[in-house]
Amino acid sequence: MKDKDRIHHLGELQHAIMRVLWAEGEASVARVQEALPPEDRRALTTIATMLTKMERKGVVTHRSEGRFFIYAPAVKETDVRRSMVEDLTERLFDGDVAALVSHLLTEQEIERDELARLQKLIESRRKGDKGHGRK
Amino acid sequence: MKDKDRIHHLGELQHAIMRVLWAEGEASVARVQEALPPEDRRALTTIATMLTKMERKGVVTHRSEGRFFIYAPAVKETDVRRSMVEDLTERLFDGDVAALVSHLLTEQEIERDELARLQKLIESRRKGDKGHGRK
DNA sequence: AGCCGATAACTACCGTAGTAGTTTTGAGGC
DNA sequence: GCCTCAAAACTACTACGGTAGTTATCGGCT
Repeated sequence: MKDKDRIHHLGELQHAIMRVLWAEGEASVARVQEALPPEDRRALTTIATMLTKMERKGVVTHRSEGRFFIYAPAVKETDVRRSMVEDLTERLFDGDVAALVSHLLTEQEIERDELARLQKLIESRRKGDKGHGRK
Repeated sequence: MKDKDRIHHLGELQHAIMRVLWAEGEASVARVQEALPPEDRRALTTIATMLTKMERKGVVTHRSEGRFFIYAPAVKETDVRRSMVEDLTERLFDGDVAALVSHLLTEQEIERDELARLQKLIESRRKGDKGHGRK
């Protein structure tokens, strides 16, 4: 359970790469490089090295197509999200999810209409809590 | 602005140490060690080394009292929180705070009564948005 | 004054993210 | 069949968090 957690510990570049892979489904090294946002642009070899390391860690896989590799994500975006958010919640708010939400509401900027949307979300969450009722 | 961000990039142990410092106001190395939660307990020298590195990075300061050092936080907890939450929001949700809240609401567990509390919070946020209206 | 023990300083690792150059290799074109 | 060139593999380094032993130091006690 601890190992699984660690797998989702992605650095900045690794995460940027994953985002490409999640968006594209699969991609060659070159494709990854050109799909990266400009600020994350790196040398081809850097991307390749990173992908190798990421494969060793188990977050991506690859298959050979002719002379080059096609990489694909081996972990789901939602899993990474959940794991990272959980981690932060634990470290910053002692695992108190509501405290984090509260922080977001008071310390961060949210659009007026977004608030309305969230309110509706909470509403539906309060009644009929089914669907996500695992555990 | 990029440097400032990096300062708030605390590792697990560093963060645990900061939490002690924030709670106590200031503390000697030994005091930090004994105030750490059991799961973060480390050798005295480890804490000392960490504090040295943290001082070099600017997140803590120290003064000498007799033969030992008293460390104090040099950054505010709220700043670290905001910075880390912002970072996560950026990386996971493209900076969309509402998307993160939405994620928390749907993917994470929140107590029934917490929901009510949050709803009230949003309510007051929607009207009278002053107070936090910087930028 | 000198010793003792606590404390700071120094040193030395490991692991991982990030960065990229250099070398090898293999498939396609000539 | 060989050459070329791109892609993979290999190598090398920096930085930093984490971990802690070893050494130097300094203040208090006898």
